[in-house]
Formats: sequence, structure tokens, C-alpha cells
Amino acid sequence: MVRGKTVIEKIENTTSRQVTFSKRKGGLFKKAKELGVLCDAQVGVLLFSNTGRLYDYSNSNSGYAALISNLCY
Amino acid sequence: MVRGKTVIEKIENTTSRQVTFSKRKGGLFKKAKELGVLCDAQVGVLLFSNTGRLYDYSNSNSGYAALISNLCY
DNA sequence: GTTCCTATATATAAGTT
DNA sequence: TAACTTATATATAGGAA
Repeated sequence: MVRGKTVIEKIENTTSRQVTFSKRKGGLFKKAKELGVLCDAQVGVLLFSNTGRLYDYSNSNSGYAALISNLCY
Repeated sequence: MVRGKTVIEKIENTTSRQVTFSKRKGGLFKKAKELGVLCDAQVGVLLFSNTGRLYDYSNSNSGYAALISNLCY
């Protein structure tokens, strides 16, 4: 998005990929949080990095479980 | 973010809130998709609007269930 | 409820420390 | 590694249809 337009394809360089993951994870969670507040919505975001690590965000009063529960019933 | 800086608090006007929800939902899903491609990550996003409607995005090969499954085991 | 327009706010790639 | 900088790409508020 900046010094050179970003092409949306897998970043092959491991270091760059991890840096981008960290930055965009922060951006995505921020956007999710804003959407929840602005629109009075329940929001959940799940991420598994390609190293298998889990990251998540939720603004649900009852945590992620409540969101999942809504899915199932 | 444009004609007047947006304050992050609940939008009281119902019409405006729904329009913003629709627009930001699109933006959030797009960001989630980009993160998945750029960083080779599995991504899931769940949204419940305040009218109770469910929206979701996932790039998991096996669908959202696979992401949830990873959470549980 | 969606889609286009466009001025401006925001996110962020690459570089630097 | 992680944090800061900043130029630029991108998202988006408000308006209109």
C-alpha cells in the first residue's frame, strides 16, 4: 500500500510474511472492534497463522463461546 | 472517516447504522481475505448484526467448522 | 438495502533505529 | 526480533440516485 503497490498473493519471504501478519492482524482486530461499537454488533475473528498459532478477537459479552453457540442453535 | 472524523461510538440513527454495517462488513471481509492470502493463514470472521442476522467469512478449506474444530482440540 | 462518487481519514510497506 | 517513521495506497462518510 505504500512504497510499491501490494499484490495480494502469498508473501514468500518468511520474515516479511510474519511482519505483515502481525500488522494486519492488529488492523483487522481494530476494524472488528470498531464495527462492533459503531453498529452494536457481536463480532468474532479467528486467525490461524501458517505456523499454527491461534489468535482471536471477540466483543461478545459471553466470549467466543456465545458466538459459536449462536451458530449451532 | 471523511466529511467529519468518525467517533467510535454507537450510531443511533437506524438507517445510518445499517448502511455503515453493510459497508464496514464488506471492508472487514476483504481485509480478512487479504490476510489469508498474503500470510497463508486460515481466517474466520463472524458477525451478528443488532437485528440478529448472521454474516460470516472463512477461507478455511473445510469451512468454518474446521476452524472451530481447531479451537476445541 | 445497494451502488456510485469523492474528499478525507486511516492503514500500512518499506525503511530505519 | 519489535517499535517508530512517513509516503502512499486503501477504506469509507456523507450525499445522491
